[in-house]
Amino acid sequence: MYMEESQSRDFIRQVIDEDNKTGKYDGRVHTRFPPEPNGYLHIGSAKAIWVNYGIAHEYGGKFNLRFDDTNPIAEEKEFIDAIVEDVKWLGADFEDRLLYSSDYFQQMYDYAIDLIKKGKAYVCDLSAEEMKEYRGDYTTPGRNSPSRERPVEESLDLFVRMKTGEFPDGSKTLRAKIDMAHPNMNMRDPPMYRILHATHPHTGDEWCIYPIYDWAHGLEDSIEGITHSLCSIEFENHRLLYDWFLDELDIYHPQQIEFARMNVSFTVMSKRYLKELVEGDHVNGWDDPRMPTIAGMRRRGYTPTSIREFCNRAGIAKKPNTIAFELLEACVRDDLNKIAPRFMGVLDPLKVVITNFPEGDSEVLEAINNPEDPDAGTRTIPFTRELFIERTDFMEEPFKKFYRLAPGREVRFRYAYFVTCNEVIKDDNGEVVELRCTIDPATKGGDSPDGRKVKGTIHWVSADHAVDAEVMLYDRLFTVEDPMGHPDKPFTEFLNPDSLKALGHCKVEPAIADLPKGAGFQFERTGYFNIDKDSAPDKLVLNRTVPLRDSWARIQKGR
RNA sequence: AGUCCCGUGGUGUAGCGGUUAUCAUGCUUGCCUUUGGAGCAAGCGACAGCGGUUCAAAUCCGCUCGGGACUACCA
Repeated sequence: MYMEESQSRDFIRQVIDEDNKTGKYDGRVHTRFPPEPNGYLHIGSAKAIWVNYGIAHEYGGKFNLRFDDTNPIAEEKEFIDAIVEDVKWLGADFEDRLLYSSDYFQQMYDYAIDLIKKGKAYVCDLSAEEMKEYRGDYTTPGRNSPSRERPVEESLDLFVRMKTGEFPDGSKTLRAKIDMAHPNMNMRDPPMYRILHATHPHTGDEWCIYPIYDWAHGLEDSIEGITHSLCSIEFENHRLLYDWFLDELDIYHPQQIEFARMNVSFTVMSKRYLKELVEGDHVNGWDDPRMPTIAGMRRRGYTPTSIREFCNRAGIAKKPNTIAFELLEACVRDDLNKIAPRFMGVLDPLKVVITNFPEGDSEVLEAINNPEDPDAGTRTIPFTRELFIERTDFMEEPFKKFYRLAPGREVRFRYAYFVTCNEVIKDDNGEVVELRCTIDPATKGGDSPDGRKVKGTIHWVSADHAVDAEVMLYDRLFTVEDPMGHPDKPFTEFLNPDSLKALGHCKVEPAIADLPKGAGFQFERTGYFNIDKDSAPDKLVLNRTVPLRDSWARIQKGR
């Protein structure tokens, strides 16, 4: 099955096209995403998921989710559950193929026995430290282990006893017998099994020897019938070993293809550093909305569509890359613009009294829910004598390009009336505390029958009806594009002190209170928001996903 | 230092011997507008360098320079 040939093809798709042409895998395409359950997935993982799933889906193939759970020391059930949730949420459909490497432990063990019998693997008595020393380095060849010429029968016996738990952790390993002088360090008799008396999150205490990645990974791919094993570039040097094991075993041989992992500017992308942020209390957990984790982005209000689109636009190549954070923002805005219902919300309220509107009266106005989507319909919003507008929408002494409210000036209150500011009331400190305004009753709905134009339109809420909300404003987590690019300083030094700003007394349309947790919407003229998971009916908490594209900020800057 | 990989606008990407060098993002300007949103239009901005092959090179070859990965019983 071929996709539109006109579409540009990344190098991986080109390889698959070629394989399909030659019939290498009988036209099958089967990929996998193999996370280790030792942390939460991040946007970089999302890229890997989307490349693997996207390709399988495109070619009418299959996609497996497989936990690469070969190291019980680092892995936890919490992470397994979180990863499954994230992958599903992203929309990468693995059907019934939620798999575990640990389910193949017996088969891998049998393969290891095979290899020992073939004289291609041996049990080694060297300690970790000794092994390192024997390995040599980039320029000097390694030395053979004293165990290297151990008879096959002896290795076989020792390996079985390793499995039955006879030996303490670290006392022995099973190693492939390749070449201690190989220029590729991975080929210098790499260990295949280590002894680890640890409880495994999936297999419990069944095993006390665990396979090492290089040995396990190709086997997992082979067992599952994977065709194209897509991984990141740091495994390039491991491909030789991947191929070696499969060839020596003479079993089904998938093809490993490497592509560059994705970085995003103004954040960090490795599980290790994300863990440091969580454990060092620099953020409030793995799902902190400032985190580049999928859980964090979901909580912040990013949609699966926007993340997928981001991955698509980022592309696939082998060059180290850093994608602009702005692209991520552009992608969410694109999606949310189409689907997010509009509301009005005032972040920094300034009271407005409409002096020609009767006290105690209220009126119902109609507003469009989403100008991009006619099917979204309309809603009603209450208008009363006392309103709140955004403090930044009023200026006592406006400069030339300020189109909003000012003394004596008329603007439109969205979906309501043309409103003129007649009087500015200040407190003892000279701070503006209230505006006295009048409406033109003929402009109800926002249009003037006489064709009179008004420069600005501002949002507002009825003071009597508005609901209080706490609004979380997020900014980039770091102040520099590449927090890791400064080897002399820890990346935490570049944490942005203003990455979270909580606004306490925002006034929002009452309808917001009825929205379910996680629901995303737009506050007109302000940005996209959603209902936080910690929100409650009597204490609304909103997250700002991303501000609207702000050409106003540029005008202000150019003043 | 050795092995392997990679260099196209600020960023990311297309290109597969002949193109005004693609698209997106970004930035600039204009139009439009009941969101200073969205939309529309125009513009800015790149083949790392040097040699070679060829009628013709971003594309093929060589060298130089630059970037990345690798010395875990992690993945």
